[in-house]
Amino acid sequence: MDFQKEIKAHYLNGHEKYLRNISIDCIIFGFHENELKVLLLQAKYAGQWALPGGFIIKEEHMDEAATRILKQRTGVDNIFMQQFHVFSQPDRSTKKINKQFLKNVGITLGNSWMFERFITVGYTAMVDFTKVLPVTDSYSSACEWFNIHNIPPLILDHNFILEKALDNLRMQLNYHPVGYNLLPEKFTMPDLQKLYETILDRTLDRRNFQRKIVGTGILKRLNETKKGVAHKAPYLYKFDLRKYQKALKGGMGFEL
Amino acid sequence: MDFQKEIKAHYLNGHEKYLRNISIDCIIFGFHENELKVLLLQAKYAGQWALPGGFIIKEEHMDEAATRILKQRTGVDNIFMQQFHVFSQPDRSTKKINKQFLKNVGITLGNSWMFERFITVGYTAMVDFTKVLPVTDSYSSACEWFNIHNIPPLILDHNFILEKALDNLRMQLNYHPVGYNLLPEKFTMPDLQKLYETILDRTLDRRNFQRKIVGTGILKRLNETKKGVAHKAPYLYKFDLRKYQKALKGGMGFEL
DNA sequence: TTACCATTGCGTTATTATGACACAATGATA
DNA sequence: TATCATTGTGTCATAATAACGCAATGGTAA
Repeated sequence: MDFQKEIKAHYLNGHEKYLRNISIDCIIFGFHENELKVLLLQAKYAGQWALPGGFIIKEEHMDEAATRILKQRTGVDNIFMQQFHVFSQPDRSTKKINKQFLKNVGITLGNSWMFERFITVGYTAMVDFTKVLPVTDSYSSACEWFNIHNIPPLILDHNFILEKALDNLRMQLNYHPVGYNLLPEKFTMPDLQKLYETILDRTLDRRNFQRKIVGTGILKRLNETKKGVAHKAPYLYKFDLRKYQKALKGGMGFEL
Repeated sequence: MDFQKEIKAHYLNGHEKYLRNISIDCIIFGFHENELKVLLLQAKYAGQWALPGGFIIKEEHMDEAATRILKQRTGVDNIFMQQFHVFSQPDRSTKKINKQFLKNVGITLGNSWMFERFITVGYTAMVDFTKVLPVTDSYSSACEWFNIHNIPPLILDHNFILEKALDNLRMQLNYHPVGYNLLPEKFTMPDLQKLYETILDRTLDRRNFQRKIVGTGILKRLNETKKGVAHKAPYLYKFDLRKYQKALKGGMGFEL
């Protein structure tokens, strides 16, 4: 069977292609129906869910590796990813998991670079939920969005990594704009506020929120209103990409 | 010669002890005579200066590795170190440098794990300049403090890493207290202000600075004044360690 | 057709944080 | 004993923030 061959080759010779002892795990955030979501994979023959992860090719920048891994494993393309933390518990051994996996697949191996200890670099990204059609690669049997408040037990320390990624996201919220990759092109002020409230996990004053966000100048209000709502129709907004990018780099000193 | 033997063993068998393709570089900040300083090493047989660096033992947490490396290479002990960024340019090849080094030492080697590509994790720490007596290990011929504004050309991308560490330090300054490890136990308000001014590279209003710092509650004023000054003697302060630690974790929303 | 009502847009006010500056007190030095 | 650089404390105008008011909108239900 082709799959078996592929796996065996990866375990036997992968170290000729990839750097050793170091891996990447991706935390992909999405926003849909007022819920913050994360993209998870279910590894074949394992049952447990995991963050999309992979390895760094020997000639590749780590950032490139992160985007490549994301593309390969979930089909999500053209995403700006950012490293946020390195996880290096010595007991985060993949050996047990890999042995079990191989057993389930029906492969016996004495030794492999995959049995060694891995240090992993956490990367985060935000994507437009509506534009993502999760696909699975040959290593996964499922790829799904999970509500941040309803995460299943993950392999290794992936639950911990996810928590850290959330902390990081909340920290960044005060100094960098959020939303360009999480919301559709046109959105309303309540949409944007819901996004912030969901990430911060608390309510914000509607009027003060608007004043501050508008004050940063990252928004452009359109001469359109949302249609088909059973009350006063809110304006639609777009991000002013120039100012948005500027705020991403320079920060915007901004207290919610 | 013993040194040659040691080096050869490291190049031939180091990969049995250490993780591959991954290293650590330490940026050690100190403060003395109103200057922000960094600890640098001069590698033997190389001439060029470098950040103190090393590798991760297979059973070791990366944070432990960082403190161990610092202790081994500079004699500085008991320091809280923090990762701040991973550097992964594919062209940061140590091969050339290592080949040259071995040549100078008088060793010829065909292959070594040390010739491979390394991704490096940057760690920062702050130490009490007065309590540090830099020592050199067998790999270094010198260990010295350099003024941040007068850094020599360093090996590889170490100048770049140092710049990033400085950026990181300045960023953190607004949300985390600084000084506990950089100043002696007792210090004056002007001392602390000078530290902040040096890091931020700009002047601050004396009175506003005092108001804000005192406002955070991380200081305890002693019933002592500084002796032997040719003008009004300033009070001495200590850090309130409990509140200091709390501010380290929780942040303190604070604008200079 | 019309009253209803959840929601929006735009505003006010009180409170707090910040930046810029004034002035008297200190204590070694001349 | 006068000098003077420096410190401790305080004031004031301005900006930022939190809390809240009210009329306008536009589909829904009577």
